[in-house]
Amino acid sequence: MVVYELSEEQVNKVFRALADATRRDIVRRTLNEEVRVSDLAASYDMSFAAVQKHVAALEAAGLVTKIARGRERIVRGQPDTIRHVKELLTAYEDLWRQRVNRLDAFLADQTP
Amino acid sequence: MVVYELSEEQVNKVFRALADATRRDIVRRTLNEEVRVSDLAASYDMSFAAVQKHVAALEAAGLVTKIARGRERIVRGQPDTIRHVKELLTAYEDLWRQRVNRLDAFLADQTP
DNA sequence: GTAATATACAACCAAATGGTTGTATATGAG
DNA sequence: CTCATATACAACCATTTGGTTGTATATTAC
Repeated sequence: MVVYELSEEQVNKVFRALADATRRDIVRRTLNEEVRVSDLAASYDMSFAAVQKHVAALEAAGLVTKIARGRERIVRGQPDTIRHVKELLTAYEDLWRQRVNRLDAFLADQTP
Repeated sequence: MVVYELSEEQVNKVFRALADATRRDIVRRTLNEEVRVSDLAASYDMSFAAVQKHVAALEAAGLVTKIARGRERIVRGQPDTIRHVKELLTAYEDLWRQRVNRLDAFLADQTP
């Protein structure tokens, strides 16, 4: 079902990018609507350049893309990357289920 | 379905903790089997203290817990925290779906 | 054409991160 | 009891991160 895997370094970038409340807010907003970089910059109590850096971090992680529209840049959230991360976490949950299943099998074997 | 929410600061810690290949490996191993801190330390090309710090970061994030067994510490992965993160990402995907639905509705309205 | 707007990017700085070594403490083995 | 093992934790250091300001460039408005 997974089309292409994310490299370890890409995974690092994605989680790193999500480890900041401002960047998570940017992801939420850009998934939900078309937003310009300056719309984002107006929303947070920091400089335009700081917001630009946050967007750049998200872009490097594949969580948003920017498209030019005249002098403006439209930032769009990338649901595919979110889905990739969820799939990765699902694989982790499966490891836990394996462990539980082995334990169940062991207990069943112990109590005939 | 969610019992209690993670605070923004907790979410930061969880994503931060997952943004490192060694820590992700520790999470996978501890979800799947019982592992001592020294088992982990033997696996990675870094000092015992460095691995200890990684485990501490994961513990602060709620991704693992440590229980004492004599002088040993058993590290266990916490699937609930993984599930919380997945739910959070699902909420993000829902924002995107809302956007798509609005777009569909608009297009349907435009073509009678 | 000129002025205003939107973005890009470099240089700088404080704080956080991720590693190290060294020392201390608690438990198990013999 | 003594020695080895398992862990904890402090102090230190280089690099990265997350912010700043300042300057440059491209596009739109008038």
